Amino acid sequence: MAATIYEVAALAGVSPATVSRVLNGAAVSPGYAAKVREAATALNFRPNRTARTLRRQSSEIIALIIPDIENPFYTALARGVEDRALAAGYSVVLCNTDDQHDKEARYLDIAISEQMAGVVLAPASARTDIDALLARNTPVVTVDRSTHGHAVDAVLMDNTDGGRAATSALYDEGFLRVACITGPRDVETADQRADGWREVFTAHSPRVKAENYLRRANYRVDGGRAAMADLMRMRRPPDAVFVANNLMSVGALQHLLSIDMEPPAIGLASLGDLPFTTWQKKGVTVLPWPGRRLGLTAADLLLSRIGGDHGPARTIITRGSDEDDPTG
Amino acid sequence: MAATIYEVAALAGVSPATVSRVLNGAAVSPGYAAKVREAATALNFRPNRTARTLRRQSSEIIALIIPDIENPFYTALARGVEDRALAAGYSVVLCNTDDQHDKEARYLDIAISEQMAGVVLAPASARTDIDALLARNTPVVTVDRSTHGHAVDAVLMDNTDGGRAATSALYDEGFLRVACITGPRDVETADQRADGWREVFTAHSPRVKAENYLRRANYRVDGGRAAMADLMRMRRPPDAVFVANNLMSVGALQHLLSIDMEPPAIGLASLGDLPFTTWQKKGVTVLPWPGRRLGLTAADLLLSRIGGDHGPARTIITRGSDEDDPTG
DNA sequence: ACCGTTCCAGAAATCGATTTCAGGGTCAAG
DNA sequence: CTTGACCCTGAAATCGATTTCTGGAACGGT
Repeated sequence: MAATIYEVAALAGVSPATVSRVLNGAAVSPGYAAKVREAATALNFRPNRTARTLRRQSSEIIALIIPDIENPFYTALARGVEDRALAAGYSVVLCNTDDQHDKEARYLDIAISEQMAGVVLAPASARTDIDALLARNTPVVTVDRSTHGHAVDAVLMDNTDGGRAATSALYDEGFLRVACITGPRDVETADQRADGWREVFTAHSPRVKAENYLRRANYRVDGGRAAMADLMRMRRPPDAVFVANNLMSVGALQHLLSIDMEPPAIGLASLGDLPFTTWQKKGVTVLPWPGRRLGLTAADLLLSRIGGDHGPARTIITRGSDEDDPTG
Repeated sequence: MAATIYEVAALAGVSPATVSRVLNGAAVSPGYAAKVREAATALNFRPNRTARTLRRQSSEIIALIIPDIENPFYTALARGVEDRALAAGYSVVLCNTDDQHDKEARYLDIAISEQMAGVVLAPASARTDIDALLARNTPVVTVDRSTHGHAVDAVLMDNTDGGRAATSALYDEGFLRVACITGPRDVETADQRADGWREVFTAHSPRVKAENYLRRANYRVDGGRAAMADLMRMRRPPDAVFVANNLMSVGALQHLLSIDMEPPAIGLASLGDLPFTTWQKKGVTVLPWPGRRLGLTAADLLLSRIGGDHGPARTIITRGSDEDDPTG
């Protein structure tokens, strides 16, 4: 059914080796080359990538492993990776882990045993184990989050500073007690963003125990909604809240609208754009959180590793927004 | 670096064939089996999938090819496919085509030459060519959209009826002139949804040329925004609009808010939920458009084909919402 | 005219797992 | 005791492309 290189060779009257050489640009006399190309076209020949990968010990596919495909931050990141990778001749396949270690392990295993050219990984948690990947010299770049104790390239945002800046912005607007909704325990970005918040909170309310005004949720809409509701039930509720990611901000805002307390009645600062928003009014502070840019940078780094860059592991802290393209 | 089956065999003191049998559940005496398992663990052996795929002529990966990874409808669909596929022991990789035929062709080519177990495809357009896939007997299920002239399984929504229902709902609310914003030319869902609208529109305004109140945009937020703006600039603007997908509805709503004409000042009916919405007021009619359900159904169908079901091609028109799970 | 390169093509090895095939052993029935 | 059936096991073929190795032809220099 599928034409093989042997059939092409037979039709062109040459050996399979010659066919391979023609298709890979090695030196072959023009007469044979033409014959081979003609035969390949006639048979609609497409080289079997499995065989090629087995022999070459490396495919031309990059795996992108992300925790939540339904979060527009990660899909923007995916687009960034994709744009760079396709331009460099690689294809990208996306794998969704749902923040579950077993699904993540499964996809990491696939990346290894399919001998993929490289992996861009947003780890489910710091416990993610990439030793197997490193042991086989597969280039890896972690993005958005890092893994614990691995000497591996990382492209990150300054989370602590993000938390600080967002919280400060609210105090600057005149709010007096800024709560925080952050992500799950043992997700490093969640802790760091909360750290930034805690620092500013404590400076403004030294007598109040910060943890009372800290909520942890699952980085998704429902989590933000529930956490916001929980905060508003406090005996002394906050008058503003720093929400540590885009989706939870949506949830928080949904809850505030439902109890008729829309910003700026209560202050709200979000790390990352509200996706697909129809919220036009003032009162929500948005700090850009450039997923696409992270993806572009990570892909550039990964491609340079695939290209043979064996320098020591680098950590890049990205700043700026999606609008400015990093030089690549 | 990577342990092979030969090394495991050597360590266990058996032949590679026996190692393979142990790992694949064929009959092997318990003593050897234990030795092999021990050796495999000691060497941290992971079978090379490339080699396995080459020999078996089929991998255990399902490709899901979608036109816009940033559209929550498709990510919900992806989750549906994923849930079913993972449960059945297959892994899913996601490929994003951006509605571009060249990117789509590239991924289709990969699906073939990586010998993937099956493909769930939301075609960029009816011109998408899947002959190569069919020629190699790779199971294919198209979803959301179909391809022209291929006898292939399809899981679709009733687009025409959706357009009809959404438009009727607006007239029932008392609006008098319902415009339509649909997707690009030569995308079948766009045409069908517009057909449904046209039917109802013409019944209500037999003297008006329907095409005057029809706009085509790119199925994304900016497209919806621009199309809405265009409609409002008409000498005689509509008093309501049927918007044919979720993202364009967001854009349309954004424009209406910006000119201070928020629903229900103007009627708006959307095919599909407004994603991540913070819009709480009435005045927007939403017809459920269950992406996840489509994905579940498509995966079920694909898995049955992979399992050897060679019956004639089926077309399934999905109804209902994401809440009810299809029996699978 | 002879020798040493250079160039190009084919034969064969290779990647690593699976699977067919063939043979050796065991066991039961005759 | 022999024969047949059955079960394991290992040797070897296989999947399809790439790449090394080998050798023949052509060509240039002396």
